[in-house]
Amino acid sequence: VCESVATIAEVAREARVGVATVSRVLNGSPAVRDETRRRVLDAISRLGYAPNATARALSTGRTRAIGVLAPFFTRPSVIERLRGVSRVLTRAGYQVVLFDSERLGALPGGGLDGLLAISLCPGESDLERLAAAGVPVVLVDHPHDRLAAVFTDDVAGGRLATEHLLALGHERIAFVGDGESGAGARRRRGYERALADAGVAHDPALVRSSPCVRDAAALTRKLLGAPDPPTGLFAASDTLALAVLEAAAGFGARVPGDLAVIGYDDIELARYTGLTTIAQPLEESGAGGAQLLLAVLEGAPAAARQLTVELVVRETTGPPSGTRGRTRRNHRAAGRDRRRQTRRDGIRVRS
Amino acid sequence: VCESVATIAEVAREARVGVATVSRVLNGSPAVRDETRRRVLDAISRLGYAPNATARALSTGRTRAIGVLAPFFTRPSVIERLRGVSRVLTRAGYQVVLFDSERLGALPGGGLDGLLAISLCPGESDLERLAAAGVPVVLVDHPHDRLAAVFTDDVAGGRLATEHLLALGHERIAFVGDGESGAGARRRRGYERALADAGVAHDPALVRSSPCVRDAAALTRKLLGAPDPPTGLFAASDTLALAVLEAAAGFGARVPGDLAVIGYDDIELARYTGLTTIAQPLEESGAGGAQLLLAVLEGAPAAARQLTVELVVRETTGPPSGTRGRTRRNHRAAGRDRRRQTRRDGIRVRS
DNA sequence: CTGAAAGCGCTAACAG
DNA sequence: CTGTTAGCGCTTTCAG
Repeated sequence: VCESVATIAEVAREARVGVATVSRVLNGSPAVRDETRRRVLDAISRLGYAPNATARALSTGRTRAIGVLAPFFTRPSVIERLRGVSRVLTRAGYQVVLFDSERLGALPGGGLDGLLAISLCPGESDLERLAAAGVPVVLVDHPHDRLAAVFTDDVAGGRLATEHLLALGHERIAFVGDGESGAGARRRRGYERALADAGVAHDPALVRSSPCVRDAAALTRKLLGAPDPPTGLFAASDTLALAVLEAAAGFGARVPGDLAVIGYDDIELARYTGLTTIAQPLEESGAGGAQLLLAVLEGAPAAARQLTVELVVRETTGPPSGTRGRTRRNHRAAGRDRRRQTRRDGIRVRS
Repeated sequence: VCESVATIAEVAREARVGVATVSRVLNGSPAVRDETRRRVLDAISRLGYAPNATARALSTGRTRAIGVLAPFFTRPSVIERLRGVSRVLTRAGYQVVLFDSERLGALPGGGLDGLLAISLCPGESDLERLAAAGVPVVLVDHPHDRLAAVFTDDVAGGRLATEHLLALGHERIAFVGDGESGAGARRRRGYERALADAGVAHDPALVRSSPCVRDAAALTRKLLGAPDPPTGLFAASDTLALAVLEAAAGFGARVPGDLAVIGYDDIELARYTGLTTIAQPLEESGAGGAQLLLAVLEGAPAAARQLTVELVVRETTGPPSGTRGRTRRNHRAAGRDRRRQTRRDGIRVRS
């Protein structure tokens, strides 16, 4: 037990060897005689020595720290992705340094071996900033033509959500987006395509966008108060969907009778609130991104990896109350029984 | 736009000054002639230079990085605390380095200016590990006699929760703890004292503990299936309370009629699910902890700061269904109207 | 196998 | 005001 933190030189003196030998022992070099290694190890424990990470980083040029950029404060889905990231990175001996992607400006020069950007849709200036760090970058939750990425097919997901509503017999289907983040825009495209394929007229008045979750409530009221209100609604994220649900309740609309609501992401909250949604493997996406980054750090080529989405039917979707037996299939009932099943088209339905 | 990252020496050469002058400009020293400063700044932007954080850290002995230890994966309340931490630290120019407090062992020697431990109840060995880092430590969510801390009075909170149930007319009140984390144990003590003060018999069979949230469901079923089941239940955390709610629903018990449930923490989920709970300022606790740590880093004495808790009545508590007007006050009704009011005893009731 | 010495990029005296 | 220089603690040739 000593006061000031010991240095490698002190260990060397204590063990009566050179600092290089101590360094070799520290780094597991086989080129050290057993007896010498023992002497060094003894000295280390006697002095309570621990190598200084900063000095090592300066010397090797590698910090063993990964910067994780994320909009923590707005999206719960990000937290779940972060779990995967943290697990993989920590296990590999890397530190996780958090950055709020809102303030992307203040990325430190040096000090980071790589960057993991979660749910970031980088504009041209963002790309420059990322590049300025001079380290490998991997995107999680967003495809990119120049950057390595782990992502899902948001267009397919948007289509899946919309088709679920269509299958239940809905035709007036609204879309509430999140102010055109990359993912939200792609989900909207899937929505539009599903409508087109089903031959359902696309009413622009049913497509709304709310950058901030608060506005979603107002949008919902406006939607429900219109002359020809929607009977189904697809929200570009679970957070948005939950806001819609609250607004609908406040408006006196029953869910799913008056308004069927489907979200996107399958965050934990969705499970508790019984929200029907499009699930994507959140934690896995984070873990996958971390693994990809680690691989790139080892010299692997920057690849891209796509994960799959699936429909999760819970309690907020059902046929429109005006309908009688018009639905092709009662998804609601499927959602009610607690078993998990796979439909022949590969879409999982679970409660 | 240059390929390799420039160094201070290159900037110095480019600006035709010494490295010390560049360093002075970098650190905002006033002792630099304006014209010289301009030359340096020009060279810097011409070379796209950014100082190397690692080298600076090694030289100054301060890394401007704070380690944040937290059980991220088990408690949602931690995320909200983290928001406050991140806001304060980032604004002060510090990096946030995440550590899962489960694996407390792998704290790096050096590389961190300070440690912030969230919801950690450090045992003797943990204290040694924390001390081994050789930097100031601040605890968030846990009082400590040797360490600086930001915390609330969990005993008072537990008492508050129990008194709410007592006031509603409950006498068979169960407690579900979280396997005796520090906070949970203190909340239980508050529960016991409230019962004692009210002259209500304390039945040990009503006190259960579930380290893992999953078990809470089984505990709840056992509690409800007993010969003389509780009519009220106080869970040591919202997460636990939510699990209880699910189990109660599965059991066919109506809430709050058959079982009134109150949680603790007031996480976001609680708002969505209408859970009555004891609220504590989560984000503020994180921010407060960060500020305290920053102050200690500046040489301030290690102080302690206590935040207050308050009762938030929502929809999961009410009088036992057997009762008719026996309650001293109808908290349920108070919770129903959306205004926020302060009772004369300082307990806020809001919906 | 082992030790001496040269950096890694920056800051901070210390002289001018 | 400005330049020179000596470290910060560790890794890594390069000689023994």
